[in-house]
Amino acid sequence: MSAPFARISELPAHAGATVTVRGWVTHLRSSGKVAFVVMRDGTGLLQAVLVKNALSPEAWTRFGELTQEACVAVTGQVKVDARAPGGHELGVSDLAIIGPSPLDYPIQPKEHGVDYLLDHRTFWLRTPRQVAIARIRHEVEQGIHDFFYEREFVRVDTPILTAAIGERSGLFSTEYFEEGNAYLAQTGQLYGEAAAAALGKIYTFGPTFRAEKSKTRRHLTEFWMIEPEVAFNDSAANMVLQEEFVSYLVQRCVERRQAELKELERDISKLEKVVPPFPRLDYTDAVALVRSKGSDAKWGDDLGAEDEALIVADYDKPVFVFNYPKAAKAFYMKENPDDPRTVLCDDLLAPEGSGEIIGGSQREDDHDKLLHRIREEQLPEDAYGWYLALRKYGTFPHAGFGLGLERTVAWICGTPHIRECIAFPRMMHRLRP
RNA sequence: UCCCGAGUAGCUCAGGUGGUAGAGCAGGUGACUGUUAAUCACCGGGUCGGGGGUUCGAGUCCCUCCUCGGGAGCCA
Repeated sequence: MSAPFARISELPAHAGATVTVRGWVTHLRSSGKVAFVVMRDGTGLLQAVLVKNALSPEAWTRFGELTQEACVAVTGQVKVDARAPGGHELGVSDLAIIGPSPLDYPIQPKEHGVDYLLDHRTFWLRTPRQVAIARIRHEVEQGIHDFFYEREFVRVDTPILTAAIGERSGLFSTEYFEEGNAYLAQTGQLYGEAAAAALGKIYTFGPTFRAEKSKTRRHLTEFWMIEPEVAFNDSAANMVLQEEFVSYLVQRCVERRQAELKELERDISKLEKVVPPFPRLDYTDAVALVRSKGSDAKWGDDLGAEDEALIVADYDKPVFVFNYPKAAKAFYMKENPDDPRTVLCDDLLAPEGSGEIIGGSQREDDHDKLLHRIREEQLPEDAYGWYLALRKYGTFPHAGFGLGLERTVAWICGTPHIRECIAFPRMMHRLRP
């Protein structure tokens, strides 16, 4: 076998030539003396055609030994043929098995339950839909880096092992030498604030961990979060950054990932509408809106999932809800000078039931007010010493937000559950594979 | 933690009022020179999630436990 190697996506450029394609068998069909091998190499699908009379008896015998997911090298002439998926196929002259696959491959070309598929996630990843999601996630990640690089943000990597600091929800803990317990980070934000005073504009990009016993399609125990922090931004500027950021990511996928969105049967016209400005709804107005629609939400409560759905239903873009009551939000958010019952913050709710993809705020930069809030929430004061000290030595107005990567990818892909949007999801009942 | 729902062949599921289990796909054998999750014929395949109870008899009714899914809460 001396033909040059080619990847499936490159085949149109090799029309008429003889090449060798390496990949994995996805379907086998035979009509006695003509057989079809559909294979995948990560760049696309290819139908290889085997005609018994045109092959050596040895090669024809090897076809008989092929199984689903066997890894093969197929040599043949590239032909244009409208009957083949992709418009071209390979007229096979030789066939070699690189890695055989037993008959009990767990994923069949048919419907499976999600739980079963997750048990076999390593193989589920090989299917077209999962490949499309992985490529879109990659596009979003690269888009995040490009967006911030172009705006001269500096990426700062914050610790995953931390002392008790962060938010109130559940913590994963582990032993840490003689220091007692360490906790897996729930956010890099507090460190990001410190870095913003050094670098001006920063963002973090990393995994975060929540030991919440959440069992919903919007929750993972390990997820990836992007947290920009900008010195001298106020809450209004923070929201402008958010809408520019989210719009950029969506439009980038629309422009560069047409094939993947098509594979996912995503309605691209809905994504095309995601351009600034996004609607902005004051919390108080949001409560009035959902009450007019029958909700029994009361001023002072955080908005529930049903309330969020009622709000989003009126728009075809993500919607900001801003300035929530202080008691419903985290201690580090800055008190609203125009209404001290509230804080300068926002949630960004994605359309089509995807829920909250961003939570952001201007940070409390007054040392005494922050200390008061830490005591009010009965947080371990000594653990926040370095964080409070940022307000002592050259305190500065600043704001930032956290974008949930899997929720964003799920929304762009139109997947109902975010567990498909990360290669190996970690959930309450799933630690393997 | 709470509220729903599910657990039957390798996979996806069906099994009115209780009577010792079925289909499709997958697998095996064979046929077929253009298939698109090919088609056709034949074949093998089950501790009905575990335990207990009612009954002559339980996949089916009752109790209990386990596992999983969805939702709530919390959040991204």
